[in-house]
Amino acid sequence: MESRLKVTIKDVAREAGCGIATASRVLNNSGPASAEVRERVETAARDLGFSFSAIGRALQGGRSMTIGCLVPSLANPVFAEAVQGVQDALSGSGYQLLIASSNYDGDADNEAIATLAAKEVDGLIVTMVAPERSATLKQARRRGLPVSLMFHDPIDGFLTAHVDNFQAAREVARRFADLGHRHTAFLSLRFSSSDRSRNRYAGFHAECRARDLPDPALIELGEAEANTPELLAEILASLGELTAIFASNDFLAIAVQKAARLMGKSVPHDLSVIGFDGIEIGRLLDAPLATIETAPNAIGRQAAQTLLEMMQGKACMQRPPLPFDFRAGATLARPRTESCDDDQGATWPPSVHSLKTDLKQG
Amino acid sequence: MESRLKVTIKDVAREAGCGIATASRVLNNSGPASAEVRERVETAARDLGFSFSAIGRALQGGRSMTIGCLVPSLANPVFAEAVQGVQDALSGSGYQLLIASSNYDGDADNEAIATLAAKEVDGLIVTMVAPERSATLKQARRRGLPVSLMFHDPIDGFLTAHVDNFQAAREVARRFADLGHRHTAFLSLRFSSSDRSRNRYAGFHAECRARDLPDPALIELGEAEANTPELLAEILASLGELTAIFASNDFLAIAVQKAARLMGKSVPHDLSVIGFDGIEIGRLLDAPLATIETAPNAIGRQAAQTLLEMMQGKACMQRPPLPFDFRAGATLARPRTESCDDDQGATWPPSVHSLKTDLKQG
DNA sequence: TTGTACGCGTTATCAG
DNA sequence: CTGATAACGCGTACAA
Repeated sequence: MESRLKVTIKDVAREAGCGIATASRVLNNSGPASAEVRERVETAARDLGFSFSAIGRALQGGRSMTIGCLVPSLANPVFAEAVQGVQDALSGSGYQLLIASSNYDGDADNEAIATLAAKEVDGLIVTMVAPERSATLKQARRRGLPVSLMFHDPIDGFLTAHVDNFQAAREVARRFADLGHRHTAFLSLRFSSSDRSRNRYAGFHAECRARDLPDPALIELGEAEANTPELLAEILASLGELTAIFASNDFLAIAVQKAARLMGKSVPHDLSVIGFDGIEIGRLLDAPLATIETAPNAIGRQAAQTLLEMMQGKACMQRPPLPFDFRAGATLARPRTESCDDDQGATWPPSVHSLKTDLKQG
Repeated sequence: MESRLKVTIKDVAREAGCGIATASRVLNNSGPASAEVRERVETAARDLGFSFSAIGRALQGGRSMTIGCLVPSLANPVFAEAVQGVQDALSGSGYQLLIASSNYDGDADNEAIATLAAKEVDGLIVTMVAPERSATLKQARRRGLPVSLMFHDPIDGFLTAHVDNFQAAREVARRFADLGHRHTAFLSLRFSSSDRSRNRYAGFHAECRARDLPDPALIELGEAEANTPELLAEILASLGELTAIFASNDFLAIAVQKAARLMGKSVPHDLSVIGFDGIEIGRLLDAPLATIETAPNAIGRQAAQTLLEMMQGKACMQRPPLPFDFRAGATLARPRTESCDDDQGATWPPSVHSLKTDLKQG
């Protein structure tokens, strides 16, 4: 029952019969101490179950050894994996992770950053609704707080770990176009509040233009439509001659399949679908999902590594975007109207799982 | 360019021409102050961009306003959602979340708890490999640190937010048995290191026994087999006359479907599958997955609420397990050998999505 | 080699 | 109503 709620270095010093400075030196191996007193201090510390107070240390040392991390939501496995990647990169560094989530709300974003800053985190790893417009974020940086972004494209001199959404989306358009699709749509949740979605649409649109194809339809879904296949089916039905859909994430892509089934439409023969993110589950579906495969964990790791370097005072440069893969799948085929002799889902050779895309910029 | 790295209450006081105590009282609304000085302090604080240091406060107040949370991995959406649930419950409480993950390693678990304790968190929310054997965890509690468990069944007087794995597994056995399945198996990852898996097997086994059915086969998969449908197919093939599989989580259940397809077996006609967790994606599959639906978010919320109450000094009691639902799906049917006239996947009426189970204890 | 004393930012106490 | 001061736990000059 030796349950003193807090045992401090003072207690250790008293128990060991020495000054607190000596105890500190011994326990930190940070200075001279006779073998004898060293022994006494160590046993005292062990007996009392002493451990340093990170708070005392932070106050005195000016560093909290804590990193703040803000993401929209951990319920989205992409962000959850990224945070796990951050953890992986931080493990062994001595830094702890303080997390916050905003539920995709821009005001909550700013509040969260302010809160994290008040906790005196030593650095910030952030995915938020609108970093380019967040005065709070810029102020934090101006105050000397290192900031590392995740998922965002480079902005305002912030360093970011990301995939090139624009190029990835062009790749999607290319895949559709090569198979003969002309009438396409881009499907997204929260289009207006996500720079990722906007950049994906921009790339998709640009590549369609470059090929003299009709502009893709832009469909922004609410949560309700996204989670209710019946509603989604209605929306799709109202769109007429569509043969291919680029879904801004894999969950949406799977929802599209479900909706198509409800409509009696066949994927991929009546409707081709390509997703985004490359979540593991897409591989395991009856009709493995064609998608752009990204590595959220790697994004988190890179963001954390960048931050660690910034905190060491190194001059850091923006790294090139992380690679994405186009993952072939059974949800992609030629449109039915273009060719009738070759529509048994032919474009998916099960042996080839993904093709690395070359990232020629521009 | 007013970029003093730290602006403290001292700076505010000097700027406002008053003592720091007065500044503190004004900024905290914690005592008397003349309207005039109040004004001066507030503008000074605003001008300087002052915000309180959580560290200084923690040191003086003895509370860090931080809660430590340990989970095996955020890459598992079940835990990620639970942590999000914790966040949800904590939002507005003033507490911040310090997270750690152990990657399912028991030693890392203990280390993480020690680290969180050193950060002087005000409470702990924990899912770990073996809480019942963790001296570190018990020591933390003995030191007066409130602890709230997630997912674990009640042990050692720890309060926990959980579903009754044993009863849920019995429900699965009942569903199989009612359809006429006799030869079943339980499929799990990390069986030996997860009390959840063990309890699920125990319940499954117990109910089979109670019905004079053969004991279910117990299959523990490595990561490799779980992620490689070909390997999983081999394992299933070697098991012979199996007609039904209870997978310890939905990902495994989906992997089983994939493997069955590879073997040319039909789900559910040759093999019925029931999963566990009830991840959203299961609903959207071609063959919606029959599963035990749990609510990880609710588990996180309950754990956090319990912890908040403990920290308020309230006497808390173990709450009853959170409810689980059996979610019907297209992966469950009578075994082929038992009845030949009724095997068009009949047991899944799409209108009825889930049936609430009654939680008679025992 | 050792111990005393100060400062980190905050709040609470207490005397003015 | 106000402000000086002690205390929280720690590291570290500096003095012994």
